[in-house]
Amino acid sequence: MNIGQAAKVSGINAKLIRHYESIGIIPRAIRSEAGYRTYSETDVHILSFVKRSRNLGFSMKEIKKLVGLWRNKNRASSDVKSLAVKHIEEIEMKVLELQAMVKTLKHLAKTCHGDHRPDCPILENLES
Amino acid sequence: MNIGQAAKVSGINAKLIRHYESIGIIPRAIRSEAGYRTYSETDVHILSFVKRSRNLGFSMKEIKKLVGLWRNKNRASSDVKSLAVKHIEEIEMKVLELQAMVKTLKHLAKTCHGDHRPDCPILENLES
DNA sequence: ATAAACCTTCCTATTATTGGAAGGTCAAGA
DNA sequence: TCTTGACCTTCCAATAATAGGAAGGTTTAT
Repeated sequence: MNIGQAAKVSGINAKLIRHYESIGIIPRAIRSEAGYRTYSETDVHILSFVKRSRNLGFSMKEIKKLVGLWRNKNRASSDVKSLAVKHIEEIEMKVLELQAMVKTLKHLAKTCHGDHRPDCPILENLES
Repeated sequence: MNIGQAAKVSGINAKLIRHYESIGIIPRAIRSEAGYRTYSETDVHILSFVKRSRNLGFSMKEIKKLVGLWRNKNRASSDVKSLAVKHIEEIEMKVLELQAMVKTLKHLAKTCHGDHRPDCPILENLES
């Protein structure tokens, strides 16, 4: 199957698939006589794996590791688990930060009239 | 005051201050005879404003608007408020997404032995 | 005078993705 | 067969926000 087809099936667009190949996230595709990339079921499988990992917020660097582990039948499940646990911690940290932002902003917005008057507690707070 | 001093006071490093100037986030600094950027109290005030806005997660595009509104004494507070409210909604959306990721990942990690065995539910799930 | 600290501009890198330009290939219809 | 449209190729540039270095000029203090 050509790259366009693989893109449709995996949900990663053709441009990005080429890019992933170029930075070594996925193995180099074999080429047809005309130089077109050709994808097998397995290849598409890997692409879907990448897509799903991205949806779970793994960085491309992490995904590169995950794909490596996935393709290596002898890896230890602890390697994968520690990667996942570290990732969970990072996300939870980010959530806390964002929640703090929301709290502050909501407070500011509540105290702002939001009318035609030029005075605005939001700006005044940002100022200080 | 020179850029290094302004950087210390505002908490934005010199490199970044120059960059902010170059992309129009802050007004162009006046120069000394030797070409050094010179900052007044007001200038540092603006820099601190930018810093604080960044900490609250506003994008540089939004901050550009905020700085504009802040420097305009006749702006309506509703303009600021709607910007803030939109921003709050965006952050809350992101929080929900991240929480969903954490939920899925925690479930996967819980079902993974995390030992030397090669089988790993995390990878198996990513696969499908 | 000289060294340390500071300033200048310009270029590069990062992360993940998208876009375009210029050109080659394939499949189907006239 | 010729042409058209859809698809493919590579390379180059852009996005957002920040960081880092190189090469060189300036200020300050010893």
